[in-house]
Amino acid sequence: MPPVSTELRLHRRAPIGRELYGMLRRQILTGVLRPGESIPETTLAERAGVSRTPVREVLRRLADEGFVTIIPQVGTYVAPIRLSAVYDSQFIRETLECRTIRLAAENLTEADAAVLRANLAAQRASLEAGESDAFFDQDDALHAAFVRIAGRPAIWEVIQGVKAQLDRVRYLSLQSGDWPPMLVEEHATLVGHVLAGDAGRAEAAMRAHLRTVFATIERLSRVNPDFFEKPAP
Amino acid sequence: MPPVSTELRLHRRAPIGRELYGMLRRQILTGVLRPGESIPETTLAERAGVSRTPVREVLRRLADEGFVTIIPQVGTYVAPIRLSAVYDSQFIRETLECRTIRLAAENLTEADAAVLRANLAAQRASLEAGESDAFFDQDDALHAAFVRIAGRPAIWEVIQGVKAQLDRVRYLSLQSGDWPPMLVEEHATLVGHVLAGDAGRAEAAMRAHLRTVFATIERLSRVNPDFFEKPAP
DNA sequence: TGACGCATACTAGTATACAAGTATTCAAGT
DNA sequence: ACTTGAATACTTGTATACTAGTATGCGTCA
Repeated sequence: MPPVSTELRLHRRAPIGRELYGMLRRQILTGVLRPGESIPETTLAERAGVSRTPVREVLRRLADEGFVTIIPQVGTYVAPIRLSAVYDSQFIRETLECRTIRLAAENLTEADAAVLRANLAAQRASLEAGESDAFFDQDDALHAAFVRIAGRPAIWEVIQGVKAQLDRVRYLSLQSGDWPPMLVEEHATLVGHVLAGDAGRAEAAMRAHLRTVFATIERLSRVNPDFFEKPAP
Repeated sequence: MPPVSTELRLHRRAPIGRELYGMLRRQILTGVLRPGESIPETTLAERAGVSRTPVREVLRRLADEGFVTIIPQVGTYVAPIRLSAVYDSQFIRETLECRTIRLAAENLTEADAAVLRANLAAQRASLEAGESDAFFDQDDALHAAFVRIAGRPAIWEVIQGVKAQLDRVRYLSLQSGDWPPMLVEEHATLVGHVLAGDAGRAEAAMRAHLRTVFATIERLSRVNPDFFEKPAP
């Protein structure tokens, strides 16, 4: 019989090798593991000090998310960045976030406003200190905040899953260029419109903001061709 | 070394117990497996004549999709329909499909038009013959066609993944009510606006069409309370 | 009669062993 | 020099054995 939902799930036991999942995902995201690189189950298993079984489950999930490619009886490889997937991710993210920021501008409360201002301040601090990793997280947190304020917190999970490929590009960008200052200004614009309750301008600014990736994709795919999938013959 | 992409992937071997995945997914979707029902790995394994290993991978994926709930050391159960997940799915689907049908209306070619008309005819035939399963598939096919015509074929995969919870409600509806005739008319309206190239009306009609589920959700959650998650205390 | 404690059965998590397929290497033959 | 073939190493797929935690049932005790 399924457990009653009145339980207070007190430490219902640690999940599993969830750490391994996070580690691999991050290493692929940041480019530590490069596309095309071979990552055999056995190697990962002994490196993590566990057996192949949990490693397999992690790899299956990463394969579902498009981070790795599993070829039966051949091997497991870090998946290349597929430009078509990047464009599709951008489309979905833009569609969803343009609608949610509109709702956010209409549903804003005073507490929400404080959160947005605090996030913006934190971004400026990270930028000042040159902590790009922290900035990366704060960027995500701001976008997540908009979705939450819109009253659809669960949507952020979907967006995060979809923008996986986008994040790989984003990391390449952070390493090779210095556009964070521009991003902070755009974030400030977004927050400003939301605080003003101007849904129309907030949506327009979000659309423009999310489309800045287009400018970098083309350049990055030339600078790091080995990170991207070879175009069809 | 990763294989070259010039290969013609001649029957690169059957995937695996992918059949089991489809079977379980369908049985949960159609209500053959009822929410709360216990589905131990061992039972599924011996029923399918395989070992626990592939069964586990299937269950992990179903858990990621929200179809089953795995409680460590306790059991695996068919997940209840979460109303909040249904509403979130509806929001995402509406947001994406309203934008794509707008694009479809603008990008329509003559070949696309023929596909839409043929699908509509097939729906009417299925309705006449009372084949609700075929109608179910044709419904999906029409929506997929809009997405494809919009030039974003891959988006349909995401929509399908998101609307998993919606489909469970949809199946309950098909069994307990007779609203297919109304749906066919709505589909005809959608197709009509797209054929006319009227993006505005097509989007409005799509929004109204997708929101028809709201009318049934409330009723269904009362008629089949055992299919839905108990609200928080 | 009720509550408590313990033994038992059952579950998923993990590790390991085995099977099946692929890529690579190298040697033999043309 | 090149092709071809088989042997070998290596990979993932699958099955099985074992571990650890949970729920259940029964017996005991107050």
